[in-house]
Amino acid sequence: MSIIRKTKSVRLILSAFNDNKDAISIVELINKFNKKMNKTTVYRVLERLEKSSILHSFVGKDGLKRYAKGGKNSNSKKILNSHPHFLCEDCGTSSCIPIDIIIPSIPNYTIKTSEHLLIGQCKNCLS
Amino acid sequence: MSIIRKTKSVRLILSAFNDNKDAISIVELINKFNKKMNKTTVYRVLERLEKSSILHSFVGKDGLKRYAKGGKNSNSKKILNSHPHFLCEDCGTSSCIPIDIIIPSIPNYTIKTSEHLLIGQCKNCLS
DNA sequence: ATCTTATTGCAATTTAGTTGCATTTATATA
DNA sequence: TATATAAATGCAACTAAATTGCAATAAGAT
Ligand SMILES: [Mn+2]
Ligand SMILES: [Mn+2]
Ligand SMILES: [Zn+2]
Ligand SMILES: [Zn+2]
Repeated sequence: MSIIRKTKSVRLILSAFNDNKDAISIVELINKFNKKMNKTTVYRVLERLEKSSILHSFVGKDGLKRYAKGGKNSNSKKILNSHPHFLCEDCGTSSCIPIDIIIPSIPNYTIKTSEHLLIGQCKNCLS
Repeated sequence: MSIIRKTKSVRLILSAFNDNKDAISIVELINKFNKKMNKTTVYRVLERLEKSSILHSFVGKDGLKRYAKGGKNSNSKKILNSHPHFLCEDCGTSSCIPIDIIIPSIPNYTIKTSEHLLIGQCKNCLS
């Protein structure tokens, strides 16, 4: 189940992530590859790469889905220690922040995953 | 600027939040009031109530915007200590979690706000 | 080389959210 | 209370992200 084939589309999309250490929104990828593949293919390739733990995703404050390199739970053990994502208000770029955020357990709730979005200015935009 | 009038629409929407301590998505509100007001009005009333710090909003993992009672920075002082939101995978309900999440400062980034989404099962769905 | 089925392209569709403009209505003030 | 004025609303058209169904293509196993 969920065998991933190394198609031309898969290779192209992976190359975009190798060139760029930041997170990339689906819309950016659709535009970037609008001559190379259909937008539906972009959605489906990203979906497969996420299932295969090659990429992980998060949703920005704008509601747009973004992807970045690596599986979601790199440091397995504690599921709750997921890393936050930074989103620059000025230039729109986003990136993974390699720290752990600890969530205390909350009575009456079972927490399986968490998403943390940090919003502000990146180094480039701090003029 | 941004005077808020107590219109019928405003009262109706506020009543929905008084009946329900959970967060409510815009889509739910549009459906709930589809006989009482236009969807555009729902968007605009919510926008005003948020600006007036009567409601605050966050975006779920599904990309849908949700609103809940109260202003964003109830406990002003530290902007970075914003409360997380819980989202139940099973029943879809979401709610404010009244705890503070502390974000350590990160070199090269200026963080102004943060969003924390906790995903799992709520008490009702833990059968 | 052939077969199987995962993957892709394409067009149509769904859905959330936005915009412009004419009309209505809350509320200040005379 | 009557009037003025600007806020708020309804409506229809629109934008943009994401999804779906299906026929055609291509990766990779045999
Ligand atoms: Mn990440
Ligand atoms: Mn809240
Ligand atoms: Zn920036
Ligand atoms: Zn639940």
